[in-house]
Amino acid sequence: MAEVQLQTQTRADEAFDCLQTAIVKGDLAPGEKIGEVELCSRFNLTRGPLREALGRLESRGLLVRRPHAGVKVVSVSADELIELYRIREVMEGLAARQAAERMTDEEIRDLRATLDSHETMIEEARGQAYYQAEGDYDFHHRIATGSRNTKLAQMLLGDLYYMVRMYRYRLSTSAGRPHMALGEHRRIVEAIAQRDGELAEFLMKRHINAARQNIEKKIQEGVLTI
Amino acid sequence: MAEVQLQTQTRADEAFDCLQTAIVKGDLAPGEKIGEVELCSRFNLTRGPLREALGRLESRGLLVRRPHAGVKVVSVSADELIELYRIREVMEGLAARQAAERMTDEEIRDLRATLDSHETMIEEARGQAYYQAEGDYDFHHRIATGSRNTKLAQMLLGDLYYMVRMYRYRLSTSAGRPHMALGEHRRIVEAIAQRDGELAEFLMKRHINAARQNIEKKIQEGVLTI
DNA sequence: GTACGCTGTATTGTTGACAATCCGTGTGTT
DNA sequence: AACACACGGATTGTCAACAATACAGCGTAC
Repeated sequence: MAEVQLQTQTRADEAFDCLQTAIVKGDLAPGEKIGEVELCSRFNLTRGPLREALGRLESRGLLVRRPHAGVKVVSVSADELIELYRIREVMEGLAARQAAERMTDEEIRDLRATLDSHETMIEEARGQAYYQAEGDYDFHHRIATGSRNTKLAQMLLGDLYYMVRMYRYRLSTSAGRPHMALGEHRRIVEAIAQRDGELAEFLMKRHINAARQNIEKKIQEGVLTI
Repeated sequence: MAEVQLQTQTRADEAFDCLQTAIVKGDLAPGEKIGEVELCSRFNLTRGPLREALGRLESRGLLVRRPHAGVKVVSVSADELIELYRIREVMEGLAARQAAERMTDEEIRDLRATLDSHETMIEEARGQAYYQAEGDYDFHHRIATGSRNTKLAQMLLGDLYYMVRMYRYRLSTSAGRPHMALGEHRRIVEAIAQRDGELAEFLMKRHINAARQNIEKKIQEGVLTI
């Protein structure tokens, strides 16, 4: 609830960020109808910038708007969540391949260091949740930007990840999954280090496939209800 | 310049459509800086709805905005155009595979009929440009929606195609390319009709790969300067 | 008893004026 | 002559009031 805010960006940007994180974190539940004036008082904004932010969020598919009828947070069904992973599979596969061709040696070093820090975190057994939520995101983030494909990174970071994280927040991680995921990450990085784009793509696709199957299993078990 | 307009949608939607088509058609040149008041008088709007539309367009990557410094149409470099086709390759490959699994028999019939009409258009030699510009778009549009993957269709139809069409408008089609593209389309449809998702994906990826190479060649020849 | 239509209220969409910020131009200095 | 700084104008960002529309509740007709 800090009143201090970066003055460099505009209020509309601020509203956009606030709403986006609120939706992703679940403070605004999926399917929830939200009034403009309520949001204004909640985030200390006026309706002008707010509406601009709402337009952007609608365009990104995080909420739906019906004329004169209000705006409500998008609710993604279980099937649609699975579909999201199918998209990630092909797009991040491409990102991994291009990253193998274009990442600098320095970036690869940083990537390895990131995985090392993740490993210690997991071994110390504190912060499994952190690893799953933020560490995994960090890894994929670096690959996306490392692809040097502006539009690809934009679509992954700006569209897909937010929708996935929106559900990952309420998704408890399976027992051995973080450790297994880390191993998969390591192999992907090694393929990138060897500049083997084809292998990196294959491994990344398999990695996301495994994550998808993990979620599918949970949904069938009824652990995750959407 | 028709004054009549659908009253069902809001002014912001109208502004969004107007600007989007203006950018795609080239009425607003890439890199061109545009003032808000000028746009208002040009499209008979006020600044409120206009700004909302600008926010949406920025979010989709069709224009960039610097705070207090104005907004200008995004200019995509030749390299970035190529990267767009790399993205299309994997995403439309996925779309073709899922379309093969999920399209109804009726949709497949319609798709075949569409290709037939394209064929007569090409043979009559009138409307090569039409085929390349709109017919091709029509084909890929149907595949995307036929995938039954909401987000995938949204990303293809809402993001990628507009950026591609923005440059296709000034791209003269190669001599024999439309006829060859039609043949590739036919083979993709047959794979879908046989419910062979793997093959459909492969053929679609190769199809877009060919289109990309066609553009790369033109850029190297200096025919297309971006 | 149910279905249809009407009206009131609350919410959204729009407008025009006001405030904050940046860019170009001009002048002064080195 | 070239650079730095400051000022004015123009443009963007923000605000609060006005108009238009949809939803809910009630009444009436069938």
